[in-house]
Amino acid sequence: MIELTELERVRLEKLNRLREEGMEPYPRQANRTHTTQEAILAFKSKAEGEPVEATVVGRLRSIRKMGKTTFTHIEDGFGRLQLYLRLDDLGDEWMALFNEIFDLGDFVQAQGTMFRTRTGEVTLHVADILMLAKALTPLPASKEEVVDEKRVVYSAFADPEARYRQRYADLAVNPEVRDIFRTRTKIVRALQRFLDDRGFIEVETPILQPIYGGAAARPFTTHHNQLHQDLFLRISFELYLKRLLVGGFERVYEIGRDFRNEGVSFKHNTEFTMLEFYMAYADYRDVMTLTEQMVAYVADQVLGSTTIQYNGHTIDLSPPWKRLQLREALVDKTKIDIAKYPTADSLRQEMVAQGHEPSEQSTRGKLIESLLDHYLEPDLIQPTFIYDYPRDISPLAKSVPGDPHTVERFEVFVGGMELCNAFTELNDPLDQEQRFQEMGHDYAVDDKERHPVDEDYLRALLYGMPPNGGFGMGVDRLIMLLTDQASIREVILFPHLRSKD
RNA sequence: GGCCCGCUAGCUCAAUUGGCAGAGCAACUGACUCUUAAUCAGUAGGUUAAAGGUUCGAUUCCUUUGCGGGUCACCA
Repeated sequence: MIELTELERVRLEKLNRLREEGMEPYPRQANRTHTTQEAILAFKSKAEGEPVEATVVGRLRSIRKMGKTTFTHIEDGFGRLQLYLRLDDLGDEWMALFNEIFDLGDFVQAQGTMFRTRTGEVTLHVADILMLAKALTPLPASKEEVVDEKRVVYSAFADPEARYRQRYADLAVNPEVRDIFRTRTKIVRALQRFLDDRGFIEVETPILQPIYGGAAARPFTTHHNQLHQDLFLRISFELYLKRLLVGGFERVYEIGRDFRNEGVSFKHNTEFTMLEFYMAYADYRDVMTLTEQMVAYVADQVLGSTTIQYNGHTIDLSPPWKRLQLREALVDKTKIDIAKYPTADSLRQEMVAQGHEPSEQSTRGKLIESLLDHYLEPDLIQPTFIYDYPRDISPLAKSVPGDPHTVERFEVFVGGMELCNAFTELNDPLDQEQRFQEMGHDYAVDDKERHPVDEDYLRALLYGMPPNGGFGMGVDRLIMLLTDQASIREVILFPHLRSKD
């Protein structure tokens, strides 16, 4: 049995008293005629004086006892409604029962007539009220008032750890948190609508994969008992979605969960939502155009504007977005022209000469990526395409014609954060096999240190894959941007936390 | 994983140089028949995250551990 606090024991006694009075604290049915909003609208749409009867349900969020009358607010999934209880209407016994047994947080059902109070608030004059579900644990206390139509909250439930661990309580007392997740759903729907309208079909590919790939990350490992097979939780959908292009689908996308066994931060959660799409007969420039249209469309559909506020910045998402070649952007910012340094050693020497401290083991591509991360990313507030990336960190992207070190790849940065990653997909099976080898992949699957080659993916390419542009986006990060949240944990309902014990 | 910061009543927060652990809300008792952060009077509520150390005395100083936040690193 859960150990109860003193406050909870008080409520448990009330629950027992309710049963003694012959009332079930957890009845199996409610009988609602109006939501809170419907009741208010029904009253407002009738001529003043014409009676509107309603039975509403919801959770008690405020109680103001005044002796022989009591005012409370209930909250349902649509809004709030004030209830007015009077001794004259309910009688001594019921009035006492309500005052003594009903607490903040309880779910109730109230039946009565709508009216307007002297202060103008549309209110239910209660004839009958009953318990729908007794709350034994009090909700985290907070008080609020409405000043100039705005909700002002006092002593809000704010401790991030408690809020994430008990998200149910967070949602119950912080309506703006509920709003974030309503917006989240709208954003995902808008992404789907945008792609659906352009002939993409949404598909579902395996989460449990015998070989993981498509991204640079360590996977979670699991095991299928009957098949005696190790499996990995996917780190990307890429290799499966591109198999579908081999199969004849021209435009596919998937929105789903990826799992990466890496560090967590304000923009990384161990499991996160990814959107990937693949578009036959398109290249990365076509994908850039589609990307800026898609993000602007979603912002407009969800927020009614393509201008957003994020982290104190005003960000304009309307197309076209700035397009900067990675090499030029780096020359501009660091005075280092990566084209002049085709090897890791020469580039590292130049970085040292310019006062940087590159790590010793890095490949050329990783050195360039570190320059990007440190000198470009933090300042890229307005949406920007950075394009043409080092080949050695982009094993699935097609080379830029005439430039063996560079591939047709772009990333999008907004608000100082990477949002998207896309490229002209490599569809040459022999080149692809060579890239896998260069990346340190190996045909020996039992070597834990090396990523095994996905031979089946190569087999698919041998059948022929149409030229295509592919795209990946961190959906949680898009939601951060559109809801102005500084942490990914604020846009994921149940972010991963370490266990308490 | 490194470094920095935090953890005090159900919630939000105080506590002087190391000197009796406090407030508001919530709870409980009472008053109050149009209130809305209702108001007024009173009561109760604590292993100060945990363990250890220094000290006459530790919420405060030190060590270790746990959890969280930030930051850096890692992230073919």
